[in-house]
Amino acid sequence: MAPPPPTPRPDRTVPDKPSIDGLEEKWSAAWDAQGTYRFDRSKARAEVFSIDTPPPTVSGSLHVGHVFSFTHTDLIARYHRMRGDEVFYPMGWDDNGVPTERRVENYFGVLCDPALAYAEGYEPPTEPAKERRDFERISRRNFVEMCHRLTGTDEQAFEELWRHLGLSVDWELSYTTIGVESQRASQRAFLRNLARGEAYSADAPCLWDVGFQMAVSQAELEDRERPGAYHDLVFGADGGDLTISTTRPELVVSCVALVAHPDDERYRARFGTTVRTPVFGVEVPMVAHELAEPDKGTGVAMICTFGDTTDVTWWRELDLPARAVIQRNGRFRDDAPEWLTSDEARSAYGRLAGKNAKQARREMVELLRDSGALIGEPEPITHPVKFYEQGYDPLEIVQSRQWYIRNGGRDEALRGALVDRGGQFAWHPDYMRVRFDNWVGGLNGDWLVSRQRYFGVPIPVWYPVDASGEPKFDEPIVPDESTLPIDPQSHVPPGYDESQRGVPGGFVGDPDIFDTWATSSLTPQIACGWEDDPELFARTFPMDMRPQAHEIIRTWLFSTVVRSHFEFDTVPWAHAALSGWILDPDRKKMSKSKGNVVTPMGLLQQYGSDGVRYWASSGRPGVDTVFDEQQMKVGRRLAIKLLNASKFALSFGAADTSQVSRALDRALLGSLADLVEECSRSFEEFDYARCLERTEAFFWSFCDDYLELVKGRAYGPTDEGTEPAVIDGAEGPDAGSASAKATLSIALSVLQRLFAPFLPFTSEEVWSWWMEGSVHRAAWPDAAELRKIAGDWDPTVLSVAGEVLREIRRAKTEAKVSMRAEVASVSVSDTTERIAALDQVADDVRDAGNASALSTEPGEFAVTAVLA
RNA sequence: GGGCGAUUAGCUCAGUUGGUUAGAGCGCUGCCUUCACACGGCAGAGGUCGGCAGUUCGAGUCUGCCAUCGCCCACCA
Repeated sequence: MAPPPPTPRPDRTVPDKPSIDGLEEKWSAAWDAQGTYRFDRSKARAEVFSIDTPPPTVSGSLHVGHVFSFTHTDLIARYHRMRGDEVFYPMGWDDNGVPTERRVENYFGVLCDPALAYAEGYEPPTEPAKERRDFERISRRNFVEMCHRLTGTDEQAFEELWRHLGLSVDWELSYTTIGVESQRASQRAFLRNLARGEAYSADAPCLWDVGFQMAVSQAELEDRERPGAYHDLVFGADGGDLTISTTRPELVVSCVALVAHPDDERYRARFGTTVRTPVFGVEVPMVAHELAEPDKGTGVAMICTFGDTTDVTWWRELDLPARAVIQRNGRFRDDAPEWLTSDEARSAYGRLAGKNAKQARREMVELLRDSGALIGEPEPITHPVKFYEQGYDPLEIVQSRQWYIRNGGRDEALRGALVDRGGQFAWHPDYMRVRFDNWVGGLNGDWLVSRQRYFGVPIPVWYPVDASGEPKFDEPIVPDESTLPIDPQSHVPPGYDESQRGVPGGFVGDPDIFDTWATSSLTPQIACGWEDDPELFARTFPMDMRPQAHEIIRTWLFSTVVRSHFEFDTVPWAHAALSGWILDPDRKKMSKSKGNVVTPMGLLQQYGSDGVRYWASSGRPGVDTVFDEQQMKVGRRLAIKLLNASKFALSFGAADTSQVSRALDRALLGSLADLVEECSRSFEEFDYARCLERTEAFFWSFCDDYLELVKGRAYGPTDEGTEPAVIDGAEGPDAGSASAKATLSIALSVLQRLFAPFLPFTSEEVWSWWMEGSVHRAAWPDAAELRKIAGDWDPTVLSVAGEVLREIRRAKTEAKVSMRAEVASVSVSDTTERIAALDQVADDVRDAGNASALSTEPGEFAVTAVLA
């Protein structure tokens, strides 16, 4: 249902000296008090526009990039609200997860030690230790308390910033990813995945961050260039020695085979034979696999358990034994492994025991050199190494039991179905869809969702403990959905009591938590009240819009699609809108780590929220945008202009819209109708920037030309001769003035509404001077209505008047006189059509140019102005 | 290695199905202060549209190749 048409106030109150200062406080308080952005949950699904807002990570402060992209969402929200949609616009805070833990550790100077007991009334050190190793150790529960304390204050600051920026969020709809509702949704969704076989646990090699002591998923990887070196090693064999090249010589002890391409003639005869590893003398087979590349090094590679993800593939597909020595702490195991049988081998291993990969490499190179197995010297190179995107150490691959959710990484059919999902909603801009296809198509493993961390949603399962004290991981005990959320560390599974925890015949709780994406992949479910509030859910899901950054297509966007696919057999939204990045003037992505981030609140105060929003609004969907304070200054100026132009236009008084009669006025309203149409179309395509650009251009020409042309007439009949003769006997002496006043009112009301999404504070201010209610609940302008008033209009009237006026001004500029200087006569030559158009506005042009006479003749366009 | 996007005035960017002498803002230069706005107004200078071919009566716009930049993805021993 469309909002009612704008209703003028009976009394106008226009300030003498309008200002944009203080509008943020004034109007955000008013909106809050009036519930301007409150969601009306009685509306039917078809009337609702629901937004799956990205919950910002609460681990510090919001930066200007957040301001940028969140403004974009707000523009869309405000447009739809004015179109009559009931906008469901919640705000979430992503406060669980590793970044929060990291911030809490550094902020308070504490580290979590799950072995410690809870300390009642704990207070963190007043002065946090400088070095991480000196941080205070606290219990898991105390640590979680500290997380809540810090995220609580952060979230308050975030909300304050968003309100100041003017996001039209319904603050009663806010949620946190660590909150009870999120935990319940996260655990419920997981249990359903488990029941349907979409989630499973497995003891398998996984990517492991040694620093964080936790597993990570494929989606959280990034490559970083690191120095390394090729080492050429000789493997002994009866059929002749073989040379391989490796960057990880320390893993020779974990070597389980050598591999070459099945078609490689050089090694064909060797397949099925064995070779001996250098230093350790372990017999390993020579095997064939297509992934081995003949033209790389010698064409033979060493398969270790596990040096990289290719090793995992080979190990799995070739059914090789696992001989891992690197432990979860990143160090080589202390005792010599059982596959080393000779004394020499075991004593050689003694030099590696307990060392980290780097130290072990140094030792191993010496061992190899001494044994003569190292050919030449290591050749330094730079190569990409896999890191956890938030981590500090190269990832290792260790074998451990983890939980997974299927995502098509091991299942062709599922992968195909998920790729198809990417085609079932609209992407803005559309080319971003390719990234989704690339990512899903390239998956090579299921989604690892368990994390060995503390501040997050607990994995809601227990395991029975057998008589010998071993947990039976294949028979997890699950809670009833009605009891969620639960923490298996403190809750007891059905049929057990606390005394049975950890004892033979009893149970143990899963100690891990979910990856943060496992919960944030459910933001539609969380925000819309899945199962907890079925009525709300029915009115808001599937959602209309998912705004987000393009760099998290592979994580947030994809995982949300996966969860919705499994649970609802649908896509979670109709539209995905991808925002670009903010680049600093050097064209690098702005980020905290680069130290080039400007604090948003300072900018909002300096340029006004509307000024900053103006800059953000100029960034088109998906396009990276340069951080440019100049643009904020321009935005601020535009806001001030809107105040002053509104004040001026309103100073002439009101007139009925039926009074529009003059050709110039009809031309203005006609072109305004074109503008409205283009703006509406642009917004429907999520191209808010085009609407702003066109509206702004129209507005400046409205101020520079139309206002100047019409103000004399609007003041009313003054001296003799300015008012034309009665036309058709219908017009009185005030007809021209009434037409101007009516047009000014209509145009102003339309322009204020077109600016409302972009400059919400200024628009609301000028609207309040003369209209009832909030502009943000007013109806979006209607092009058809404008066309009706404009009737049969001629755009030439407006353009020719502007052009002649410009020529008169130029004459004054060249003569270095004031724009108010009198002009004795103006003569215009132009085509007969344009002369005819000009004749219809001759009085206005003469008036605006302060000219006594205006004559026209056919010919080439030329204007001659003779100054008085 | 595969892919996506960008390349238009000193800077930031428009340019919608190919159509008259390529646009805006900022910056720069000059001029104008009572009468909406000096947190202003008016005007001016400034571009071989990354390069080379091609299609066309006509190309900033379409096609191909190349270059530079940014990003995404990749099993990079």
